Amino acid sequence: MVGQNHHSNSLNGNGNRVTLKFLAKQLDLSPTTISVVISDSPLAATIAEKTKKRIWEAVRKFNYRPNVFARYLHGKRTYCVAVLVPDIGDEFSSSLISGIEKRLAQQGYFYFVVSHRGAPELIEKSPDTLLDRGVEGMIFINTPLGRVLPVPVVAVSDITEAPDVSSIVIDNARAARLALKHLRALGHRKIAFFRGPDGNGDTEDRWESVKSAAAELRVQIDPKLTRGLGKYPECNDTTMADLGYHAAKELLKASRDFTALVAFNDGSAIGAIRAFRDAGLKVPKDISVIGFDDIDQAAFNVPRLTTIRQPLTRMGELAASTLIKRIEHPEEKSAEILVEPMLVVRESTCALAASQTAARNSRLRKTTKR
Amino acid sequence: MVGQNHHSNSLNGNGNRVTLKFLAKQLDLSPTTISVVISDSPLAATIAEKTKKRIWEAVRKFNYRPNVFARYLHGKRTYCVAVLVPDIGDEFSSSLISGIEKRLAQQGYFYFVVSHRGAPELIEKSPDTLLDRGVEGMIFINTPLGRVLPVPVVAVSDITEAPDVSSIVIDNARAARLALKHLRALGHRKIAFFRGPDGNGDTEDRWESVKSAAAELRVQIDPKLTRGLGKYPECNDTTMADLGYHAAKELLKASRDFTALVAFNDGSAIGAIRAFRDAGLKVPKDISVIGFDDIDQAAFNVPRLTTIRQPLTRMGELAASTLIKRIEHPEEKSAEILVEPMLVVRESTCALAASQTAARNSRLRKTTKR
DNA sequence: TTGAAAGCGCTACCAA
DNA sequence: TTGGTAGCGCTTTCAA
Repeated sequence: MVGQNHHSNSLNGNGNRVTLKFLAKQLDLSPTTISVVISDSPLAATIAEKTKKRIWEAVRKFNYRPNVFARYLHGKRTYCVAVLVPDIGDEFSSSLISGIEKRLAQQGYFYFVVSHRGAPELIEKSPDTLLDRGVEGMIFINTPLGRVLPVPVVAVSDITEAPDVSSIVIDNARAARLALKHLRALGHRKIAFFRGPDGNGDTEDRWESVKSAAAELRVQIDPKLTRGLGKYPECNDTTMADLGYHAAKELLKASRDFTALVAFNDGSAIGAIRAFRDAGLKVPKDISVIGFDDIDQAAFNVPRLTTIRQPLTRMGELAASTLIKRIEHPEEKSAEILVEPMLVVRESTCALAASQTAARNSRLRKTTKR
Repeated sequence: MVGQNHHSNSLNGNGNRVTLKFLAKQLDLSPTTISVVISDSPLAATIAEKTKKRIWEAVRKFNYRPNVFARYLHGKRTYCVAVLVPDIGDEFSSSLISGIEKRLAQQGYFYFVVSHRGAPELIEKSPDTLLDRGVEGMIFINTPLGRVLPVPVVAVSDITEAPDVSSIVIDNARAARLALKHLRALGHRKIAFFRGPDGNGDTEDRWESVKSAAAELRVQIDPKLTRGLGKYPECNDTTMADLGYHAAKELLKASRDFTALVAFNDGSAIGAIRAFRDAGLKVPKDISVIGFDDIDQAAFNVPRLTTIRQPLTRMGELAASTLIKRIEHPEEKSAEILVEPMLVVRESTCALAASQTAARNSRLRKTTKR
């Protein structure tokens, strides 16, 4: 029958489960004494060294492992948290989770991950199931949280600002300014934009930031030159590169009167570059492209991607340590943690030199005819 | 105090935990009756419809949620498994996990993931900790399993063939033949090779397969033209692209007398392409490059990557469903499951035309002088 | 058709 | 310095 041997305890030679009671009998001590020693409770100090040694020896000998569930029953800590994410597979999430996992492991925590692919029903129900399973806290990555949870919550790139949620967010205002200033300094004025997918936690903030930065630097945002990247949850069925690829194609169909693109992230930037090349356009010569995130592949792309770096792994670590801090010190207040972006100049952007303009225009004309 | 409110049950209006006992009192029934109904045990059939209805209503009204840990204590199923992987962040693992998670979620399973970054001690200890936490099975991705576990195990791209482990592996013999045949058909004879990192579960098998395929198709494997990609766990500190990048640079330093590269996977192929371009070489004109896997970014790379596809997401799904099958039907035997690879021709390989050879040679000479 | 009682393995309290 | 006892919340006989 299924479920028969799901008890974790080892068996001793006689096929008996090795429990506290069993150990107690072997050692001729009471279960209490052993429990105290093994769980290293304050009382352990009062137990004779010799007894302790005997106990530990028996533990090793019989390979005793305390039953975790029996412990949980007493409301003890589970050292278990959960990570909710739209899709575990994309570059953004996986870098983040990589950082989360690293810190969590260091501190001896386990974690469940549920990737909901944007399904509202999963997003709604998962927290309860996770709570049932004893998680002591949750990290929401790009996932809307509809209600107050009885455990600490840290949000990364989140949508809704539920009260009492610590959130880790990139300073989008600064990020946008960095991107636009760079392009502006290179002489670009006709700039196209990708707006993120509706429902993505960074989309609104980033877009507003881009708009302010544009206003500040006096670059026009032409609706003809801006494209959205779909919306959740549908956009989850594909990759960011694919979204960027198609958005770029549409862009080209509508207009070729731009010299640079500010993508929503590196994935969409890479897709866009692919589309531009397919249209016979050179990046950066004809069109400069800048992304956000600095995912691993950005540095190996052809051309190497200029981007606004978000330290994703570090953000993951930060999310995890913030969560742990809140779990272990519930009295401390939560706060928003701003992460500083950084401009990484590589090869996908270049100056719009006057000399290049003629060649570029001819190429544009040529390709337009196709 | 920490750990006070980690019980999952909801509270009722008076701050009491909603337990079976509580419900029983409300309904003036015994806990037994309620338990039987709620856990839908065979006995439930003998309970009056009306009683059942009353019970379910109360469950809803008080938002009763059975305490999972109390249940586990009785050796009931946990519907929880574990996934062990070197690094959750790379393209290979994350696609795989994406598939695993999808199938698992469909079947109502939760999972822990532990990414051990190749640390032998973690690999050694994790299974026990996971067992303690009640996992009913484990999936090992590219992770050596040193011993027999008391729960079903499925290995993907595994190293050691422990007995009674179901493994999902790509048909490397076929994959290698596909790759070499393709190159051979394009006229390539001087071919360079990347051998995978030592310790990677596919390295040996793939390499042996490459050697046989080479022998079969009469292409020489020149030691000067083959490069390893480091070894575990060190190679885990970086990306496959980076590994490929450096291997390609070394390769060029040693010899330029090759017209094609069979990389170990797409990541290393992409890195190699980057290195070739940096050396002024064109892909595929000067050097054709073929990868393995067909990761998401392969299709957006410049040039689009020709590769031997492993259906990673499907392999993940397969791993999960195999594991579940073995959990739920322990009597069935485990077996190795071979997955068929497929050649995907894109832009990174091309024919070694006689006409190109002259131009190519001159380019090679030029770049060699640098 | 329902209920009482005995645990699952552990911890906590109080007594010795 | 140690042990007895009473649960944690649930399931599972067995009895009513």
